[in-house]
Amino acid sequence: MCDAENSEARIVRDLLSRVGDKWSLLVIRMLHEHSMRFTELQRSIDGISHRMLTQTLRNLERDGLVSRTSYPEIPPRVEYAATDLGRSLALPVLGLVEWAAANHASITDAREAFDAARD
Amino acid sequence: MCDAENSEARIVRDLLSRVGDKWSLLVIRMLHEHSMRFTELQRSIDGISHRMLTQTLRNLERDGLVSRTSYPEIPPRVEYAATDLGRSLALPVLGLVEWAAANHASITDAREAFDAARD
DNA sequence: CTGGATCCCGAGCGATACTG
DNA sequence: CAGTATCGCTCGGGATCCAG
Repeated sequence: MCDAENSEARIVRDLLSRVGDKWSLLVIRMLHEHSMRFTELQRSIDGISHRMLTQTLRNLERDGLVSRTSYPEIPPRVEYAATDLGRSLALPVLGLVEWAAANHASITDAREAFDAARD
Repeated sequence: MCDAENSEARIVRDLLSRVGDKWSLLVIRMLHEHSMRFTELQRSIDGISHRMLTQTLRNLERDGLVSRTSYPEIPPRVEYAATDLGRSLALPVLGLVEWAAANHASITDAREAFDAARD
């Protein structure tokens, strides 16, 4: 208990290193709705490259947040879905998204005011 | 409204680019408790460098999440505190921290299982 | 004590080309 | 369609030195 602050800090750091990258939360967010195929995801997430989608999905799968189901057909078909763990993560994430939506303007204003004050 | 998904994606991206860096959430987390001085913060946040603390505080101040009060003394004394906006951000952040604390083990286990399966 | 400037390395990520 | 491999660039961020 002497280092409760410290362990919380580690938890935040760990969390960020897992899902704090550029795309993970967006994928979680998309798969929270319903399962999707690879190309479907790529079209849904604006700006993500082929390479990064693959990599992001691998990491999420590795962490048990996303499940991968491939069907041995020609052409190949692979479905990605959020696991229970992934869906449970989506809840607090949505909290952050709501905060961002609500306070987005405040931040922009503050930033402009701050920059304007730099004369 | 035709691109509601898209705008949400932008919001997530914006949020991440603001507070998704290595240290911002930790500083928010510390200042949520009570205001602190520069050196005090540096000691409290394990591993943060002088340079990054300065930079992180500047960005948070710029976005209106943290307030800076300097006292013209010798030696200089500067107090940093979370603004109302900063404190309101801390709430959903704490939700994420709780999730991380609760599911940290699940992720670690999933990761080990995944790696073990790669034979 | 607080804060800025400079140098530099490595991670992250995009582009591209190639496989089954 | 889904996934892998290589290259190269940008930039986050640590170390260090200087200043008020």
